[in-house]
Amino acid sequence: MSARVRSRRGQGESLRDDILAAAQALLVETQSEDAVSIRAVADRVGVTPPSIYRHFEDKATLLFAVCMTEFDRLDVELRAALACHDDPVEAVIACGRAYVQFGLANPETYRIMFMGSSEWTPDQYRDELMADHAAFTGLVEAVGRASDAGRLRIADPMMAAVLLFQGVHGMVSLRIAKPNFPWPDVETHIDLTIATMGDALFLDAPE
Amino acid sequence: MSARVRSRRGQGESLRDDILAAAQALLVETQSEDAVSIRAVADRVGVTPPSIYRHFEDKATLLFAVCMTEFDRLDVELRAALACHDDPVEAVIACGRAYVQFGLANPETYRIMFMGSSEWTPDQYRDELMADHAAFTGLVEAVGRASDAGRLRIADPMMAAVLLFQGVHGMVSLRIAKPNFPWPDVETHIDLTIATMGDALFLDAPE
DNA sequence: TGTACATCAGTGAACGCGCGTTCACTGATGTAC
DNA sequence: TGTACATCAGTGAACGCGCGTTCACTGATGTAC
Repeated sequence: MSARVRSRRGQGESLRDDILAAAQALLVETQSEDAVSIRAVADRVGVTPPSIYRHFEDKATLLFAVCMTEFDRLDVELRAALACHDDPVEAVIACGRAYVQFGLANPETYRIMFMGSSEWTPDQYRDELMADHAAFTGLVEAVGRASDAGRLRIADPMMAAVLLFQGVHGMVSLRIAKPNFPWPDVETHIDLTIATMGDALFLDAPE
Repeated sequence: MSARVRSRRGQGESLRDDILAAAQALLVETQSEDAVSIRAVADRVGVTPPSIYRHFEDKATLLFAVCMTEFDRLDVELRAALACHDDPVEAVIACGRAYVQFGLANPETYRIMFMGSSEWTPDQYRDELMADHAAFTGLVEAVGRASDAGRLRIADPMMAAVLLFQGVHGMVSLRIAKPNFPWPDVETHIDLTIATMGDALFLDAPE
């Protein structure tokens, strides 16, 4: 790739953003975690491999930084879905749809974030953090509102959130892992998955 | 490792079984796909690496052969669970429990079988085949019996089987991928997951 | 019963690969005097 | 206004790694005559 113009003194941090963007673009284009090597990223940015280490401790840290920005995007989309509905149950349902759509639209990112081994995860991105992440707490809050409205079939909103989470995750991760399985049409599949979870966990609105 | 005694003429196939057993043992002990290298397997069997290629085309084929024997074990356990119950709904529920237990007891195998990239899958183990595999067809049949008994809430038994499958998969794969997440107690988690799926898909038995 | 030979199971050594990472460095740029 | 110097962004070359895989081979064993 063409060489990048060297940053001015004090502007070194701008390379960090370029590295993140290049790594993400590479991931999106190749849909392969393996294709995102230190060398490939450096090449794409127009810089030599050792430069990466000025900004990221190691490869895993870089990869998770990329995923974290994707995670933030997911959070934005889930909150947007929640915000579209006054009814708390409808809000949660919309949130589930948005989650599935995000996952299917970003399969390799989804794979890294939710299907990889926790062994590879750098310390600053430990699993526990996921529970505190905005995307998940947003869901817990929304389910909590449904609970407050007396619309939840089970007592514990946190447990209900876990069941919802694993329900949509089951669909997304299986479709990603087994793309050649004779799945139903994707829209039908989403509708049925969401409807099943909804029926199982929520009560209809009292009139 | 100690050297293996060379097979007699005509007995060469016995090495194949030893290789499979060694690879599987390595997978179980290390719980790491990466630890199952051609060299490590050969070393464990007491043979040199090129010998492996007499019996397996390449590494992926070996790994999938291992998984296939595990798959057969899963099938046996699921059928055993089905066979314990006359009531078709109870049979399916028991099948779900057995599935979850198998997955959680064999996390790395489960990861390879259901959470890996389909890119790595050798041709003879393509995803489509999974739909025809005994373990899945057994589930479809059991759901079909529930349907015949008028106990299914949705019309299509195949679709119901898919929903059940992804339901239990969601729980298993998330617990494997995120072991440090604050999950509920595993028994409670199984009970709630299965009960939720059951309530959503099945009708109670008419008295 | 003996011997030459084909076959078969497995070996030893090496290839090439791309990777993550480290090290000592260079040269432009801003700053202090 | 000029100059010496410290700093900073990034370089070039190489390390060591373990891997999957290939190749030409060896030597024991069964078989045909």
